[in-house]
Parts: sequence; structure tokens; C-alpha cells
Amino acid sequence: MPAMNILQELKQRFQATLTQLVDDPSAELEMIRPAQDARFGDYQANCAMPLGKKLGKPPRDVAQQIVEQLDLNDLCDNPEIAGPGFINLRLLDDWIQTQLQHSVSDERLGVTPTASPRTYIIDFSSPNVAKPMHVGHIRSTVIGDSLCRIFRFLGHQVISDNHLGDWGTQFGMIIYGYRNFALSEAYEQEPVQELGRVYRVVRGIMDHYDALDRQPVVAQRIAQLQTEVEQAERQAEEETEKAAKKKATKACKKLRGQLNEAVAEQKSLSQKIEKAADNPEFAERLAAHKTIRDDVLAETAKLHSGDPENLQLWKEFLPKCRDEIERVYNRLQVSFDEELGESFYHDRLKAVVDDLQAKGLATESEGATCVFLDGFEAPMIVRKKDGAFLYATTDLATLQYRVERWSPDAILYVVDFRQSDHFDKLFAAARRWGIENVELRHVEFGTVLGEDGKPFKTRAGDTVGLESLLDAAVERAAQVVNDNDDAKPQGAELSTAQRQEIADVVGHAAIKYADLSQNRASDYVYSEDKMVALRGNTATYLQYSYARVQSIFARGGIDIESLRQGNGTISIAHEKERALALQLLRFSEALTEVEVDYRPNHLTNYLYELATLFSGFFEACPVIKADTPELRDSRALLCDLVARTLKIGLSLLGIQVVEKM
RNA sequence: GCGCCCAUAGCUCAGCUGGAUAGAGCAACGGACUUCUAAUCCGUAGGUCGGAGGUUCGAAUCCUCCUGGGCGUACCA
Repeated sequence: MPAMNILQELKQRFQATLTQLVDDPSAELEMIRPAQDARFGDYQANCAMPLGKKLGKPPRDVAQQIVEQLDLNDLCDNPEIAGPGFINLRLLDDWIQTQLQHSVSDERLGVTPTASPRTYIIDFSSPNVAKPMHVGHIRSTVIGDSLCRIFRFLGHQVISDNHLGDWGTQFGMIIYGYRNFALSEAYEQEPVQELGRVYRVVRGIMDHYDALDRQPVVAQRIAQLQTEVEQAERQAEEETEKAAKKKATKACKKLRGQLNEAVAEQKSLSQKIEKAADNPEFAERLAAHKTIRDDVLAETAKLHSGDPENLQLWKEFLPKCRDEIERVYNRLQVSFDEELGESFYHDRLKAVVDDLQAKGLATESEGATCVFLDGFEAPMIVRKKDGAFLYATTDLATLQYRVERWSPDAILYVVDFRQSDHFDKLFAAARRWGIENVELRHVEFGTVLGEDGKPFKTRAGDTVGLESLLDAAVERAAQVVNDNDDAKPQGAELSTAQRQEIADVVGHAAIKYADLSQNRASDYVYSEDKMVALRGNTATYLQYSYARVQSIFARGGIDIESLRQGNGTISIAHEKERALALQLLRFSEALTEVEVDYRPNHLTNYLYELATLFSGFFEACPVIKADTPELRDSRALLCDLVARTLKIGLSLLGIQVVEKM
């Protein structure tokens, strides 16, 4: 008998019965679900209530009718009808045992590959190669990578594509910086560091001039806001009607808030500018590069128009920049099938715009070439008035290329939700352009916020580099590993090298899990403490559970391989065993939940619950000292299934396990 | 102004397409290591699911309005 998804099996059993009551029972089938509360059994069917309404019968009668016609004898106890018409189902221990027994010898733990495989292109990570990666890049990278792994495991074809920013203004900055600030010796020895340094130098000067420009604007805004605040205050004062007064007071408060913000910005601008005055070297640079912003744009434009020298520099820098981000990907164990960056599409952009124009989709407006779309206030601009293309253009070209090359069923963009407007337009434009029969989906996620609750800004100056965060997590993990090993009852058992390796795995896992376990739609307040936490619902807890199982096998001298080969039988007796067994059988349900709406946190929730149930089992059900050899074998096999489910489950999140902790 | 999103325990968050008495972790308090790893477990306490209406047999979940916050909004990505 093949292993199966319990929910699917139940739905199949219900289908025959429900078809007799309604033409299309799919909605009713969806109302079969895991029980919310153990008192109601394992699963519940909630379809009798709406059916009662539809058929004009009392729901409990409908439930009774369904139950009488159901053939579940090999699967469940007699269904119970409760409350207004809930049908409560409790699986037979025998059936659970049989199912689990199958998982024992199944590499996929009873998860059958999908019957309808699709081709997915998953676009994620996509950093600017010239800038160091920071915490803001984690979400896309980690969520996208996990989705790739999960969809592959489910039997879909997945093409992961890193749409690198490798053709933008950053390269104009690096080229400019290289020409003006690079030290040849440093560049020869450590090119990436040196390019990073000159990038920051250029950035610093540009920021300074931006700040200088911004200062009068802010000053003017402050003046204006002050007047407005005074006006609003007067109005609030004079207003006699209650509701209007309240409204005026509120408007007043809002304006004050804006004023405070502007004042704060002014302060930060002056600080930035004063800092330059204190630094003679920087002041000298400022004086020598007064037109830096235009010059950088000019370098970028030259690159884009095929200037041989700039192109040559770009070709020289690009691999070095890519090596740099590759190092981070290696640490994160993330890889891509394709890394077709913006530059790959450069020579296709003109054709895209020409085609849009030829088809009457793009028109000139205020000098720019625009696609106007129903339901959108602003058009999608595909060519600026200076002739340059934009990311909308690149995204259209990319979409076209992907559809032509792979004929995917779906393209997922794992990108910050702030770009949702862009993707709405992109997808709308693509449809009008004739791209059909492909699911286009912005898998959006919340913004990474700073400690102040405001969006984490790269250019704020005090960016937290991604690598330093990883280092911090590993360091904290090392501390815990050391303490724990030292405190073991039988004495420490790990070498320094082992400890280091464990800390490495645990630390990186902590970062990834912190992100994956959160609903991706929520904003994410960046907190190092939270991200490197090693207690509660964390990867560490799951890894610990895995290591505990291995420890049982090691200490008990249990030959788990031989048990798997058929020398052991699972039998469910204890309540904790049953709860654990049932959870083990639900692995595929958890993966299906991820699949439905691209939410890896459903998998982390499942694994956390599994580990929690295992801990309960661990406390209550001794393995090595079980009463009988049969019980010992049965429990060992349960432990093994827990460990294997954790290992595979974590691997689908891009997280490793260790044998000892 | 217009559009999108969010509001759940002191804090950080789960809660799948509407289901029965809303759940975790952290923090607090009280217990459990001569017994397979205490990175653990058990227990206590903590809630007007922002507010008001509505739809429904049933609403944290769907609809409307209100309040508070975030983001986006014509040539950055």
C-alpha cells in the first residue's frame, strides 16, 4: 500500500458520498481538516452545516446521512456527530501503524510526488553585485531558496534565477572610483576589498552633495510646516463645533509630527555636512570632485552605450564582484540554476520597446515612452525621455525571455512588498503584451525594519552587513555549544573542531529560521537578539531534537539500519506515541500548505510541533530502557522517523543538522 | 488626494479557504536532572483578537465605516 496524505485519503472517501448530495462537492471537501482540538478526534468534516442549508434539511440529519454512507471502516473509528453537525473522525491506531511502517522503508517518508508537476521559475535574492549584502537581502534569499527546495521535493520542476543587478549606476560609481581613487597595489592584492572601498568613497562624496542639495529643501519645508502648524493651531483653537475641532486638532498633531521629522532630518544633514568640515582629506576630495554625480552618470551612460574602455573595466570588475557575493551564498548554502543579471537583457530592451510601440501598447508622453494601464494612476515607463531604459523594461524583457525559453507554468518573484505596485503593472502589461497561460506571482514579503521601526535603509550609513550578522550568530552558538557540552552529565564529548563545526551550522541555521518561521507578509523588525536566538521556536531546538535521537541510538547501541530493513515493527500504545505518530504522518500536509500560498512558515510550524511532541514522548517513553525488546524497537523506529523528518524538513529550509550537539 | 498592507497576551509573533473554550516563544512565578542530552519538560498567571455596525447556524478570519500605523504613488531599483 502506498503511503499517503491523510487529508487526501479522507477527501477521496468523502467524495463518493458527497457527490450524491451535490453536483460539485469540491467546496465541501475543503471543509475536511485536522481537528482543532484533540477532544474532537484527529480530523473533522464541517460540511454538513452548509449542506443542510443548501438541501433544506437539519444539518445533523445530513451529517447522519453522510456518516451512514461513508466507508471508513479500515481507516477510522465510527465517526461521531457533534454540536450543530460536525463529523469527528478518529483514525485507527492500526491504520496509523501501517502507514508509518511504510514510511520506515520510504526515503521520502510517505510524501508522494505531485500528480501534476509544474514548471516554476523562482526569481529571488537579486542583489546589486557592486554593493555589500546587508540584512535586507536575507529574506528574499532565504525564502526563495526554501521555496525552490520544497517545490523540487514535491516533484515540480524548478528553475531558480538570480536576477543580479549588474548593469546599473553602481558600476558607473565603481568605474569612476577606480579611475580616481583606486590604489593599484591594494587593487592587485585584494581587488574586491579595494573596489568596495572606492565604492564607499564615491558613495560618501555623492551623499555629501545630496545632503547639501537637500538642506535648503528641508529648511524651506520646515518654514512652511511651521506656518501650517500655527495656522492649524489657530483653527483648532477657534473651532467651536466639537467634531470639527477634533479633526482640526488631529490635523495639527499630524503636522507637528511632520515638522519634527523634518527637523530631525535637518539635524542629521548638518551633522553629515559638518563631519566633512572636520576631515581635511574628505574636504579636499569634495572640492576635487564637485561634479561627481553627473560624472558617475556619464560613466554609466558610456558603459551602456558600449564604450570600449568602460566595457573592459566592467568585464574586469564583474567577476570579482560576483565572487564576493558568491562567498556569501556559499556561507548560506544557496545556489542558483541561472544567474542572468540585468546585463544579460541589455541588448533586448530596444526590441521590447519597439514591439510595445508596434502593438500600440506604448505611447509617448512627456517625452517618455509609456504603457498606460487600466486601473493605474501612473503609467509604466519603459523608456525615459533621455532614451535610457528602466527596470520595468528589463523586467518585461526578462519575462519574455523566460516564457520563450522555459514555457513555465508559473513565475514567482520573491521581492519586498513595497514593489507590489511595480509588479501589478508589470503583470498587467505582460498580459496585454500577450503573455498568457503562466501564473505570474509576486511572492511579497514585509520590509526589514530598523530598531526604530522604520524601514531599514542601506544608505543610512550604519548598515548591518550580512556577514557580520552571520558571524554574530555563529559566535553566540559557539558559546551555547561550549556551555552545553561542558555541562553534560557524562562529561564533555566534543573536540574543539567539532564544537566549531556545530556552532557554524547552528549559527547560520538560527538566522535562516528566524526569517522563515515568520509569516512572510509581516514586516520584520530587525533585532540581532531575535535572529540569533537559540531557544523556543528556533532551528536550534529542532537540531537539538535530532541530535537527541542520534544520542539515543549511540548510547543504546541500536542498529537503526537493521531495524529499518524490516526487523522492527511500530506499534502505538502510549498516548504520546500516538500523538507523535500522527504528526509524523502529516508531513506532506505541511508541505502542501506551503505550496498553496508559498509560505515556508507552515513547514517551520509543523517541524516545531513535531519536535515539541517528540520532547513530550522523550520524557514519557524511554527507548533504551523500554519494558520489552519489541517496544524498544518500535520506539526506536519512531525516533528514527522523527529524526529523518526533521532532517529532510530542515533541509527543505536550507538548514543542516548535526549528529551531536 | 488616490492605492496597497497592517493592528491578536507586557514583548515578538502563529492562527491555512469562516468552525466548537483564540495558541506558541520570550519575559514573570512555581516545580522536575543518581534514569536515553535540563539547548528540555510540567504547571501558574497573562486577551473586549484596535473600535462600531453588518453577513452567517457559526467571525480574529468575509463586508462597510471609524481610529491608529506602515508603504507606494511619471522617467531609482
